[in-house]
Order: sequence, then C-alpha cells, then structure tokens
Amino acid sequence: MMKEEEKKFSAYLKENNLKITPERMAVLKEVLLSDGHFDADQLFERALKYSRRVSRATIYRVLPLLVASGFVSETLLSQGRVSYERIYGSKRHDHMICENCQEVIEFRSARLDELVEEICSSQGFLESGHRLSVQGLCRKCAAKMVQDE
Amino acid sequence: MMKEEEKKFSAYLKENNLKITPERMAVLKEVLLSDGHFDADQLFERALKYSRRVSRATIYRVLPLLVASGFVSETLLSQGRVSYERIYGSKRHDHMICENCQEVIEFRSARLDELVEEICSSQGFLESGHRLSVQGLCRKCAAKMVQDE
DNA sequence: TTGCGAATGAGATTCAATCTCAATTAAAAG
DNA sequence: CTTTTAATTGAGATTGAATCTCATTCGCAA
Repeated sequence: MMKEEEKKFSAYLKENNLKITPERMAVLKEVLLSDGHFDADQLFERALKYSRRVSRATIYRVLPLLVASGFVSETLLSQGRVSYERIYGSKRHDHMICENCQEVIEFRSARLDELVEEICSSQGFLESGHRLSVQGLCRKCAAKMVQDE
Repeated sequence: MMKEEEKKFSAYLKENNLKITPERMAVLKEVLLSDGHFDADQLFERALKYSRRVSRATIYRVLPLLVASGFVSETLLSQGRVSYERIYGSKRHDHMICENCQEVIEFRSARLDELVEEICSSQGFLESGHRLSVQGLCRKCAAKMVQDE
C-alpha cells in the first residue's frame, strides 16, 4: 500500500515525464521522516543509514524535484550551504534567528501573511510565497546581555 | 577633507583596534559608489578599475567589517554566491523577486516593519533587523502568463 | 521480453570563499 | 623623525558545497 505522499510525488514525476525510481522514492522517504532543517549532506548521511544507498549526486538531483513538487522549500538560513525544510504536511511559518546562540524560532502570523499579500496586490505582483527571517536576540540571550553589562 | 562616511568607518575601525588602511578605505569608497546589489567579485572588479588595487582576499576580509559597521547588508538573493547591498544612506526595504524574469523590485512598508517588531516583542525576541523576500510574478510576467493560456 | 532513452554512481571539476605565510605597513612610543 | 611591533596585505594554495561527466544500469512503453 502506497502512502499519500508517495502517490503525490509519483504523480508529479509522471506529469513531468520523469521516472519513478527507488532512489527518488528513498530520498522522499527520508525527507518525510526529517524534522526541522537539513542540508543536502545531512540528507545523504541519513539516506545512507536508513534507506537504500543513494549517491550524493542523486540527492542533489532529487532536491530540486522535491522543491518543485511542494514537499520541501529552501530556507537559506545558514552560511555557505543551502538549507532545506520539509513543508508538506506542516504549516507555513517564518523564522527568528538568534545572533548569539543561533537558535531558530519558528513563528506564524496570519496578519503578516495578509499584509504581504496586500502589499503585493497593490503593486500588481502575483505572490506565490514569501520568506521572512528576523535577526536579533532570543529571550535568553537578550537577558544574558543585559546581565553582563 | 574627509567625508562623513569615511569618518564613520574610521571611527569603527579605531573602536575595534583595527588599522585604517588605504585598502579598506578603497573598498568603502567603491561600496559607496555602488548602486543596488553586488557580490564580492563585482566589488573586486570595480575596485580594480576605479580605486587602488585591492586583492580578492582583502575584499572578502573587508566586507564583514562593512556589514558590522552598518554600511552594507547581506541580501542572499541569489544562488551560490552571497549578495550584498549598500544600506548606509538608503532606506530599509524588502524585495520581490519575479520567478520568471528575475527582476528585483524593492518596496517599503512601515506597517510591515511595525508588525514584525510587534510579533518579536510578544515573544521576547529582541529584533535587530529582518529580511523579507517575496517570490512570484511581476506585473508584466503575470500578464504574459495569462495571455499565453 | 526487448529496446531505448532516462537515471544513477563514482569520481572529476568548478568556483566562491577561506586560509597560509612571507613581505609590507600603520601607528604608538621614544 | 626613527624605531619597534603587531596588524594587514597579496599571491597562491586549499577547502568544500555543488555540479558535471560518462560509462553503466534500469524504468517502462511497446
């Protein structure tokens, strides 16, 4: 019995005349099991451990497909490497990143989404999505900073 | 006579026990002349042409100083390379990026800035800045898409 | 079952970014 | 103005994520 997600990805592949391969399905499986943020290399390590052996090249080739089919999005948080996040089955959200301890805090705001939408339509821009990241200090680090003075 | 910007950067360097060198000043000068977005390599080319010869290594070493001193910010729009933008002397703004023609549209919204600030303080997060990028289709491309169907 | 074009893996390659280290230089002290 | 010292610089080497190459394998339509 095939899971809903696998069906959806298979359908995406078919639509685009791409083949349904065990490697592609293994990458999807690992992504669905993943929680939070990951990069290509972490995905590679995990796939090695828990699924069928998949080469690094394939990981890099499948990731764009998962982005295009809506399972994953690039988050581009970190320095140097591209970071991804599973979005299928989870709610859209934005990030706060603590400049001191690097903690990533997820948050959601319907008002914000509406406002962005509003700004876009006032300019004739057709939004397909947005990404907001806030830099600053998390509650803990902010408190610590005050203390240290 | 030294320009205000040069004074400010010199002061920043002094405060941090860094030396005021012709190379650092040349990079600052190029950044101030720059308009819009640029990456390290473009800055290198420009500095070669218009200012004192500065090595690539120095460009990469000075950019973080310019970020720390508030002249420049990372915008991370593009793929692969880190993109920068002069912020000193210009208003803070966000970006819309057309997925079709790659055009970058700058926009500003005080309401948005306030809302972000509000969300942060409700979570005890001390904001130092934020970055919003909206993906979608610009007016022109959106119109073209409709036409092509 | 076969045939063919697509997909894969291993390793080479690319290229932005960082690092190394000898030579140079800013700038504080005399 | 010199001396002294530690920071800075440049050239080239190095790193490492991402992409590419190409011989081999494999999905899948006929």
